[in-house]
Amino acid sequence: MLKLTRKVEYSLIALRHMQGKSINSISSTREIANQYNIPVEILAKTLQHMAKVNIIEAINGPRGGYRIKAKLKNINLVDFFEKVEGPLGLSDCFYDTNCMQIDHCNIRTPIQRINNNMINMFRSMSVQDITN
Amino acid sequence: MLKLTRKVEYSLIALRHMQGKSINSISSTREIANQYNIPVEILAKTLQHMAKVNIIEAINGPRGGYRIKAKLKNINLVDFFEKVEGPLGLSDCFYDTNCMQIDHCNIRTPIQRINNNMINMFRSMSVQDITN
DNA sequence: AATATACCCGACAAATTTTATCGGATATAA
DNA sequence: TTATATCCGATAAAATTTGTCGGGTATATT
Repeated sequence: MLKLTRKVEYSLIALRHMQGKSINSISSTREIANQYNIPVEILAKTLQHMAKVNIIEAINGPRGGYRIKAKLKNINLVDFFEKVEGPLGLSDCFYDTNCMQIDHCNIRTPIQRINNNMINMFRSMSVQDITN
Repeated sequence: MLKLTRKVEYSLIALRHMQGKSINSISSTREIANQYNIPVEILAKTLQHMAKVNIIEAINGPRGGYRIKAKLKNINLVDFFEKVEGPLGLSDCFYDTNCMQIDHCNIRTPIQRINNNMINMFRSMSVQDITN
């Protein structure tokens, strides 16, 4: 419960890895996967996805790979989580409507309060706070 | 990602239901399940568990059921989540040791910082903040 | 131009976690 | 005695997460 997914973790590991290198330096999937013991294929997917949402940039061909494209300082953790994993919330009912309890639920409002606290907390941190 | 489990939600729904009734009044599993559209057997398990960890108290026999036993004001959300669901953390590696990355991981410390923020946030709220 | 390397991507499969079901037990009010 | 309620382990189904496979495209290098 309340855990990050590996996809998010792998993304952060990769970003931190890239940020540790000189600007414009390129990191390949294989390089990162080997160094951090991550299954290559999974990491590949993860990086492709990050490229698609413009957090990183892909360079094709031999000696290709990825490098950071976005300003990590300007991406807060809510934006990041949602770009990588989709909508965020303690319960589905905050972004999805087909909950059996929806009409009788007696905790929706209080949980939403907590949810807001959590969201605010994550919004107050940037990706850079992690990758630095 | 970052969602509560139904077990926790059902527990909170039940507690709020009980708290809305006069003190010492008893609620049966069936009553709660019907009112909130929760599968009876699941809710049964959930309530049994809450009874085992002394949050509520079971009364056997016909006209039996449960009533609140603990001071909900004194149970913060971290304690509650851990009593109901087990150990809490953004990553398993904060309470479990067999992570493939453990030796190479470059984000463990920063994630732990966020984890602490989250824990502190939940610790600052009591169950009563939800059930009231 | 050929080749080798690296990204791209959909479909699928395995593993894990969460959610739900079943069967039979014990306790007790009426 | 009976009916109603909790108790509880075992198991099954569903959903989600994690990982695999196969064939594609782009490009630096030779």
